[in-house]
Amino acid sequence: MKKILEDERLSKLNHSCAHLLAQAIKHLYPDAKFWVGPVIEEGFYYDIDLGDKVITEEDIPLIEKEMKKISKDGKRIVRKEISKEEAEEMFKDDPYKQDLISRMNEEETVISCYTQGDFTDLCRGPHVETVKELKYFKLLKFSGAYWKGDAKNKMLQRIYGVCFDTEEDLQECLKELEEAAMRDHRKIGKNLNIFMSHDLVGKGMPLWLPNGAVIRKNLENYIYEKEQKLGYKHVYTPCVGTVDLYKTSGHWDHYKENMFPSMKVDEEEFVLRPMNCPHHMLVYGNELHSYRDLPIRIGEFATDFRYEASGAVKGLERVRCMCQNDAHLFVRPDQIGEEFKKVVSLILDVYNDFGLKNYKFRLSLRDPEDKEKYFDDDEMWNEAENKLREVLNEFGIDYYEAIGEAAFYGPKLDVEVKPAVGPEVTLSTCQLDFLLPRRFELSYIDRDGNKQVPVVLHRAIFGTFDRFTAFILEETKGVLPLWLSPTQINIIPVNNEYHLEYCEKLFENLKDNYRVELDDRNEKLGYKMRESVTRKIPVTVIIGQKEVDNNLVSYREAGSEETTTLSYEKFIKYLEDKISNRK
RNA sequence: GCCGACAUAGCGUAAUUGGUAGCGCAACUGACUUGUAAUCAGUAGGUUGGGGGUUCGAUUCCCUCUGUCGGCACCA
Repeated sequence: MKKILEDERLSKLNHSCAHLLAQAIKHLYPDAKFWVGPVIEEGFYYDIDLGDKVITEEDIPLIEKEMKKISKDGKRIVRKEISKEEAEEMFKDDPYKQDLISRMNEEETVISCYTQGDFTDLCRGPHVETVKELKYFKLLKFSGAYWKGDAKNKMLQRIYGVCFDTEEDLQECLKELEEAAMRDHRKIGKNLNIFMSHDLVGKGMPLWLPNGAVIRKNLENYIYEKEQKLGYKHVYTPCVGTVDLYKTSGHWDHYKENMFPSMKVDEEEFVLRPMNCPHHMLVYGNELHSYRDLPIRIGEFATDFRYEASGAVKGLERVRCMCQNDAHLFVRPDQIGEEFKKVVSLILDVYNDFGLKNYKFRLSLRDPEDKEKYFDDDEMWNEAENKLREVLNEFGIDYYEAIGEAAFYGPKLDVEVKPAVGPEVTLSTCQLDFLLPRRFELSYIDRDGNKQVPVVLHRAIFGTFDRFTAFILEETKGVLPLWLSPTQINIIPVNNEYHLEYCEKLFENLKDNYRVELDDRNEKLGYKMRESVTRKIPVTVIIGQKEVDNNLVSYREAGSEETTTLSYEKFIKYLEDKISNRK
């Protein structure tokens, strides 16, 4: 995919195309008012106030047609620099432009507008020379979007599009979008029977089918082993907690709207837990700790419930019932750096095992202006944020900083990935927390016999098993590595009469150590092969006369059309190599 | 939650201005005994997402609920 934002020419082209869209809209709907039309990674969009007119599917081709017409006229795009007064006068009937102009500072910014034929828009540019250059574009989608991105504001209509210099580039882009939709985990999950959902269970409540359960169990075993080796102690804690528990942690104040409503049982109020920190705080507080005992690492594969907005739920990626690969690390202040480093190492190690490359580290910081979300203690925040920066720099990790993305109790390092469809999501996270240990009055006894408050690192490597599974399905297009695949080996006899017996023996030998199937149906080899391929089974074994006579195993790997023939011993070695290398 | 679209058999889909639902795959039965992506024939399978309304008559029009999809907002 061509990176539009990073390409100067494509950025100009797409931004100019946004103006072309606006001009066409103005021709078709003269009352239209325009907010902003920026370039984005996937192309461009424009936010438009069309009054009572609602854009529908049928309008899009009409708008495109008008855009083509304007483009053919080939008007020049002319830049003019104007004073703030001129701008105010020019757009005096446009409340949206007035809003933009009112926030402009003449000393700092040159105010400019661009005119193409009968259309003038306030814009800092730059643009292409003439509208003639805007030939190969497509409007992709449309939807509502809140003015200024604030849900309290009016909803405008947003139209997305993309523009290129050649028809080939445009077609390639459209093809890539199509392919992305094909590897959507919701599609793969349905085709391969990974998970299902049902109205009677509820929105955002996926049911993991046997195939999905195999994947999840293997992920659990994998990360459990890693964590055990790193000194984590795993626990099981309840999926409910009292409202008082969450009042103590502070989550009730911040997130009660996003929890399932509380339920009264006898005289107590319970909620389905949305996260596990409070439970783990109490586990830590269950005994007295010496400074020598720290770090103490408490892990859990914990099922949580969050009342996610109805418009937010998506397949396994954003759900109302999820299982976190959670852990809380209780450390002394002098251990923060080292422990944080270990978490980052684990993340890198795991991503390497899965062959993941498309991810970004985000350092999520507080917004100092947001006094409502973040507790007010500048010193604590600065110390925490600098600590994370320090380690990241020392590690030489490439990251970007994001203001206002921190948790209410502290800054965090997030790993962001881009799903096949939709905006980026967080997979792994590691959060530094000075607050919750205080709220739960946790302590350890230091060298001098004094009580000290530990610092907590919240971390999840997979994030949730749900989201990680979604991502791994999309990254692999459903062709999972042998160790993760629900069915690992599918055995097909060429002829049931002559080769089935040999296949049955092979099946018996493999079945205790591998997830293996034997396809003994009376169907043609081609038919069974096709099914094996579409089911994305990693290893399909074909047994015919040649194999029976010479005591051999022939197999074909998913994604390959080549057949390899080996002795049974070498075949086992091949399987073991693949599994131990997680290929 | 907001804006918009959609919901037909297990899956993928069709049905002209409203006239009681077709097809392919899968399933089942039988024949075929197969060397790397679909053998042939037959059988069965639908309160057209739920509820309500308009109409002589609704998959089709209207209302409502639920779910799904594309975005926005949210995301401990």
